[in-house]
Amino acid sequence: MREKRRWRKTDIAAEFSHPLPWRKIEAEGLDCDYALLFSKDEADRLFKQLEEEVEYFTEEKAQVRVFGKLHSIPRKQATYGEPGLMYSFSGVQHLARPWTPTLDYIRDAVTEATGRTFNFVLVNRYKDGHDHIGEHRDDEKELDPGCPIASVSLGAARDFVFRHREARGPGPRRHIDPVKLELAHGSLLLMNQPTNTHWYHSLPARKRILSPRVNLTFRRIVSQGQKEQRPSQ
DNA sequence: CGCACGTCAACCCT
DNA sequence: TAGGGTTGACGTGC
Repeated sequence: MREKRRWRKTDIAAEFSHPLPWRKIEAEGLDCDYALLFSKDEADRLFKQLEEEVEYFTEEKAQVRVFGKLHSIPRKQATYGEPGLMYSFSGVQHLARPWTPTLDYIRDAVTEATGRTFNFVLVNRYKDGHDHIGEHRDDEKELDPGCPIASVSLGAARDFVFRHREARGPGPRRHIDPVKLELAHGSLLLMNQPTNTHWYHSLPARKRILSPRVNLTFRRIVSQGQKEQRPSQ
């Protein structure tokens, strides 16, 4: 999706043999691109491999305190990436495990499709429609602000909802319609700037869904040192 | 350094 | 079953 890039022969071959039809998703301050990245057969294979490879955090590490009470988060999480990378979310620092072969493969496919490189992935596994995630923004300060977040979905298709920050909560300042889409098996959703500063997103519960979904959000993390030297990119 | 602000999931109700 | 309001301790930033 990056316009200015140097073309290599392999890129051109890949581009003409597998042209990805992107669907643009736009609203005030929201800019996303959606495409089917993998065929059903390939997505099936990748999902099965990830189910064998990915090692999720244990329950005690994945607890959150809400209104004084501790709750287990309604999903499983894991982090992978370049050795030594740390990432903090929900108030906990996580050390990235080294890339697995399947995560390697998917990361390269995303790079091929977008012209972007990533050094980290957060894996979220929703075992069925009861598992979900509440409204949030991916606005961690260690993220490279110039790099989109690339979200790959495998397994059960799930609804995905964006809501503008000024149109949520009690007494919303403005009325802005939420943006809803279904994330299909094998799909890729690119969240470009400045989407994550103005819009929250969530994966709401869908109780009729009985099968699991695995979501991979590829990111570019800037280390503190790099950030001080140059604005980067 | 003290205070304002944002966050997270479950429960209840419609 | 979906969606919206309601519940506070704690971390972060100004």
